[in-house]
Order: sequence, then structure tokens, then C-alpha cells
Amino acid sequence: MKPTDILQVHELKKTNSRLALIKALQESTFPQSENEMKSRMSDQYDRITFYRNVQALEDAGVIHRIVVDSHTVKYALNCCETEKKHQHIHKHVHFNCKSCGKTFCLENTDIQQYRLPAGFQTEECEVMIKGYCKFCSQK
Amino acid sequence: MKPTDILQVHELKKTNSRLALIKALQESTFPQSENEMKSRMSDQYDRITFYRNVQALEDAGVIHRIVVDSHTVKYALNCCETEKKHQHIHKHVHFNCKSCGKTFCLENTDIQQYRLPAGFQTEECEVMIKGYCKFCSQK
DNA sequence: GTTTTAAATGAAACATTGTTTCAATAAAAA
DNA sequence: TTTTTATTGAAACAATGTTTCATTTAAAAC
Ligand SMILES: [Mn+2]
Ligand SMILES: [Mn+2]
Ligand SMILES: [Zn+2]
Ligand SMILES: [Zn+2]
Repeated sequence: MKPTDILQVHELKKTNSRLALIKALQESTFPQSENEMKSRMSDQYDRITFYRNVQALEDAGVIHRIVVDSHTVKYALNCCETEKKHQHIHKHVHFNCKSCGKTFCLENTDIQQYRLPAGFQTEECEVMIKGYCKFCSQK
Repeated sequence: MKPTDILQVHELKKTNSRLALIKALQESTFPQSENEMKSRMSDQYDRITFYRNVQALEDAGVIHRIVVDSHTVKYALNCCETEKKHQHIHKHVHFNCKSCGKTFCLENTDIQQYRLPAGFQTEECEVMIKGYCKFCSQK
């Protein structure tokens, strides 16, 4: 799906920064940090606008934010950017490689249900696994 | 166990900052942010020393660090501060309340095993659940 | 196609979190 | 009590994220 169509579907204005941001993520095979996005967006990148747009795109359900650790956030497109606000948001596990630093959306590894103590109500659950990725574990 | 004994067992020097840090956590019933620690440590608090000591105490296995989100880290004592470097580290789930903001170590809710795609090797797994805590869900 | 309007942008200044270097200090060993 | 070595705290810095406000632009109205 073209960046302009994604924005259309989600009723967001088609601005150059947003188109560049989405394009940068579409051209990536794994989640990207702000710095990686900056390189990919070249002159279309402005820090303040970037922060505002990742917020807007996350709220709209176009992208998701992955907190790798307290100083590292990465961004990835949602699987079904197609459907407008269709909140079925495939909740998957994230993986971060201790060797190459790459982050992966393990789209087929679903988050498990946790039975919590009495009185605790789950709304969201984030699972961040750290270890060695398929490229680094072979060494 | 007294703060001074904890440091003894872990072969760490008994400095005032470290004693105050451990005492502050012992007097808390749930994980604390740096700002909360600052209040509890009063004049024994110095930002730079604090950061160095949480690092040292984490490395020694006295405390653990909980990344609630990209701008919030909290600290808690490990369950068995007693045993020297005894790395059985009860890996438990963490919970953050969207209403009161409190974080909880759900010591009895173990992290589940995830079967990952071929080639991915797990070393650590962090689970952060967000929702409403036992105090806030009753409203 | 031109005008209008509301949203998005980017500059500036700020806030928070965390780190590095280095001289002074304090804990523990001799 | 002296010596040794780790720890401390000041200063300066770096990275990440936010707020305010005048300017620009997308999209709607005409
Ligand atoms: Mn993902
Ligand atoms: Mn915990
Ligand atoms: Zn790797
Ligand atoms: Zn609560």
C-alpha cells in the first residue's frame, strides 16, 4: 500500500514528512530507531516534526513503538495498515539481538495470557526478549 | 537483613550513599523511581552517585531495574538479597497501573517460555503488563 | 482557480535522563 | 596510624523528548 493511501485511509493529512516517514519504514525489513529513520528520510527529517508524527501515526494505528530499553525506542509499521482504525493489532513478541543490536517483530509469536493476582486488570502486555538473532547465533 | 550486611555479603564497600539507597528500597512496598528515591534518601542523595550505585548494586545482584516505559525506570530489591551472587533471580512479571502509576513486582507470576522462530536464542525475557492495579480496579 | 481555514511545520528554548573526566574523600587493608 | 584503592561529587556534556509560537501548507469552500 502506498504511503499516500495509508494516510488517506486513516484520515491524516498527506504531508511530506509523514510520507517520508512511512516510506522509510516500508523500505526497512526490521524496526528502526530515530537515527536510522533520520538517515533514511534525509532532508525530510526534522526532529520536532518527527516526534509529533510518530505520535500521530501511532495514535492512528499506522505504526507501533517498541521500547527496547530505557534509551532505545524503535518504530515499525503495523501489519494491517490497510484497515482504518481496525484495532485487531496482532499483539506479538519483540526480540532484540545482543550482538548486532537489531530488533525484530516476531509476528508469529503471540503474547501469552498471564493470570494475575486478584484485583489486577490487564489492558496491555509487552514482551521484550533479548538474546542472539538468527544471523548472529550461527557464529 | 540490614543494609550493611547486604553490602558485606556482596563484597561491596559500605558507603553512606549505598546504605541510604538500600534502606530507601527496604522501606518501600513497591518499586521506586529515581525521584521517589531522592525524597526517601534526602541529603544522602546525589544524582551521579545514585546512577553509579544503582549500576553497582544491579551488577552485584542486590537490586533490579524495571523499565516501565521509555522515560520511566524503577528500582526494587531482589527477593533474595541474602545470597551472594546466587543468580537464581526469580524472573517475574511486572505490572504498571495506568491510574495510580504504581509499579508492582508480581513475584508469583512467572515469565512464560516463548518458542521463537528457528535461530533465535533467548537470554532474557521481560514482561511488562499495563492495566489497573488491585487498588484502582475497584473503583 | 482562488480564497479561506484549520492543521502541520520548524525555530528557539527548555526539561529530563544519563554519562564522562578528574580532583578530593573515605573505606578497608596493612 | 599510615597506605592503598574504590568511591564520591563537581563540572561539563550528550541524548532524548517537549512546549510555545509565528509561518507554512493541505484540503475545503467558494
Ligand atoms: Mn512489532
Ligand atoms: Mn521485580
Ligand atoms: Zn543479531
Ligand atoms: Zn493503581
